[in-house]
Amino acid sequence: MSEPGPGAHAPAVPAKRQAGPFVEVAVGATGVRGPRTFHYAVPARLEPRLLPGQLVLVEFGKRLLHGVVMDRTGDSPVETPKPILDIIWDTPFLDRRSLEFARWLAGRFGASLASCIEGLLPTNIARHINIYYVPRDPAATEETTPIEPNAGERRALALLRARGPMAVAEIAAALGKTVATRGLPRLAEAGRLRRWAELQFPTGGTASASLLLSIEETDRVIAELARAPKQRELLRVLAASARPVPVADLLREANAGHSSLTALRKARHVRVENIYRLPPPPPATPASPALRDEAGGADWTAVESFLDRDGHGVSVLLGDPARRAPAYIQSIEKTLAAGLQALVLAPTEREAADLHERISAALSGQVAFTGHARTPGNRVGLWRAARAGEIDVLVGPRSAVYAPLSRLGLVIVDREEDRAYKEPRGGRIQVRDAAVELARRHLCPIILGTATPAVETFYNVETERYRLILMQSDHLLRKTRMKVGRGWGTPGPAGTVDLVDMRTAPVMGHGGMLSEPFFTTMKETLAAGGQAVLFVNRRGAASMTICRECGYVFTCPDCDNNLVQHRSLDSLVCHSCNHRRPAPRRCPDCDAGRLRLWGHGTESVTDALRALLSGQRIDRVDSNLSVEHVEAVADSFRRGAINVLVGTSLLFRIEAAIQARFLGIVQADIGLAFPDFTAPERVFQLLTRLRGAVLGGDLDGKMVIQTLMPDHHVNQAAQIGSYLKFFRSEIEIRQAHGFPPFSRMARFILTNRDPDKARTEALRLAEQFNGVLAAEPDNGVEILGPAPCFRARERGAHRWHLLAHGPEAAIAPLLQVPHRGWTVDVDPIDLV
DNA sequence: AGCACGCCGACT
DNA sequence: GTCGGCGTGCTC
Repeated sequence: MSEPGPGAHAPAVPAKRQAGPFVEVAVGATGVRGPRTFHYAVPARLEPRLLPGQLVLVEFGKRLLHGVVMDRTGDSPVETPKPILDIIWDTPFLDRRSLEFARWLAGRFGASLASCIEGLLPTNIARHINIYYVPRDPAATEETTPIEPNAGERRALALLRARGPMAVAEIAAALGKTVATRGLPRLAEAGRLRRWAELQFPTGGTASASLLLSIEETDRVIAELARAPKQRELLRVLAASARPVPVADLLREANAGHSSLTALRKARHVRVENIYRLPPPPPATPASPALRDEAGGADWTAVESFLDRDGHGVSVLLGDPARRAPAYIQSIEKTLAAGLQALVLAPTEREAADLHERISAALSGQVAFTGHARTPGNRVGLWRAARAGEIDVLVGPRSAVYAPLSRLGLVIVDREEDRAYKEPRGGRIQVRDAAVELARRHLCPIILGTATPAVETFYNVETERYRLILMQSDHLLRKTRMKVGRGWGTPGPAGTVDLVDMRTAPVMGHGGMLSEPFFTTMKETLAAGGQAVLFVNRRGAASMTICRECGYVFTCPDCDNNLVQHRSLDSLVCHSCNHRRPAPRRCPDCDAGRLRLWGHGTESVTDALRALLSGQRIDRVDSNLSVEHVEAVADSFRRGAINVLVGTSLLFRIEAAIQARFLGIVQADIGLAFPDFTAPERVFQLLTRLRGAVLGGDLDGKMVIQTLMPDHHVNQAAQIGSYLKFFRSEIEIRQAHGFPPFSRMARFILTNRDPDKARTEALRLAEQFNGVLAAEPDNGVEILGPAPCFRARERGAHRWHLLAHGPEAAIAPLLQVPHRGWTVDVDPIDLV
């Protein structure tokens, strides 16, 4: 598409600068945020070949960089754009839809356009681009700018004349970096050298052989190879297969050696190349685990009616995980039957692997899992397969949203509320929201599966932007009256959740970590032969080590954290940067030998239980233990060899093994005391998910929550198991403060080793924002801060932040403002 | 990454 | 008045 320039409509005005053709290019310039592009002129020799999505070589400042062509235009915002130097790869890497998706990501999250495009490519492209130089034929050279080469440049010319084309890296190795980075571009500019860029894809996958001969030719060659039986056999095997044959299989089948194959390659009868092969689909179980029972049938009716609507739509599928999966599978089946592709996202790779296993067992068709392609070569292979349309269903964690699927007919985001969908670094994309946008651009439906919707997701249900599908088969859900528009007046399953007010309850155990009601209920369950799972949100033994004499507190030298005592490591550990020091015996300040351990973690809770409960088999899981150890503990608990299990959120890694009759929350809600508006949601999700995983639909199971804030709406809602109660209270608070989903929030974080610089730079940005906002008063933006972050120091760097929230249109321009040192985080998932 | 530009202190 | 060190912003 070439749009007419403004000149086309106004021929009376003589165009001073050359009108088009120009291209808009995404260049990987550091410090450029947002969807900003740069314009380049298209030289006549490249004009017929140049297409959007191509990889091109451009000069940017004094640097040579690769860029991706976003669009062709007849207009340019600058007088004389530099020319495109070369097309690195003719086949466009990305189609228009992907390019525009990248532009949207960059604008929405204040990420750099180049990094968003990089994400959509199969591998780190920059690493595989080489720039080559070769001397130009002096006769054919029109000297644009005659130069007198200096000594280094003369050596470069001599070297290239002697050796032919060389990559910059090779020249730099031979003649030094200065000649390579300064001399070579000068010589190219003067027309003495020709320069081009090549992309060498990482090789990977499986070495596979294919025939270069037609069937008739093959027959002839086989006849000619009378004295080479092994070669004949190789050709026969290859001729029998429609697709390239992995070399290992080929040699085995033909009972031949490498030398025979090499001979065929030399004769140009056979080609060997690395090809990524999708793992063979497992044998499909004929009966899909469909929603067969009565309630399941009702679920499918609701899902199907959503899928049958034309075009794009978002639905929230609310039900427990075990019931969501069959609904996913049936939805995918329907999508495949329509000849379209499905994308399935899960918050973690482990969950994605589980879903992949279930889906590929139930469906025939190519169901791929991104976790199967780990090496760069295999990632390229999977990317190519996706682009070629060879994949029917792609399952993966958040990175799978970037896969180049072109016939997308359905997107599924499982456990949409999970914070793992937010990228922790880089563009900090919220992948759940990106997936919704992707589906919109493909005009296809998207299902957000969850048992506890994110607040912004459920707000979209209430405002009727998203459709809610309540799973009728989920009995717990029905019991807890999860009904939109109805009240929650009746408590859920009676008596199953108790709150214990830790400010007044009688306590026991070292440091008073367990209350009497908690302990009594747990002991009753154990006496009746049940098992118990205890949740503690900190690993280690004590969150603070304090000197009883002088009050000295052990803190991390690089962060502001108190060090946590880990008895099993006999150390104090910083949970931010993992700094460790041997556990102290005496105070380093006053040399007193009386140190007090304050607070508790998995270790101290386990120790206390062992002292209080004789004869019970108690163990713990947390991230201090190896994966194998955790698996072994999970197995013991499943077999009943352990009957009390203490753990952190690592319990979710062994989710399948932690069903029990008692769930005790020793400590979970300390986050509620922090000034972080996302904390209540996090705590509620944690409590609800734990209850689902441990007690499941067991309405007689007991849950006891110890808390210092029994009146907090999170605890009140958790007690009656009502999501709606939680949501209503939470949304009220968000509205009162004008927080998301009532505004778009952006967080700007600055880190600097120098405390004064951190402060002044933060103040400077706030000033700059005020300047930007002053231009447009009453735009509804509120700036909070600047202030030191809650974690004011981390890894030796001082951290300051600034929050801006307001209408999306007013926030967007702010995202491009900050420069060096600032991190931009749109829709932050915490304010730590 | 590498260069221009502007601010500020030090020196002529 | 001028030089230069350094921090900051820009590169189509």
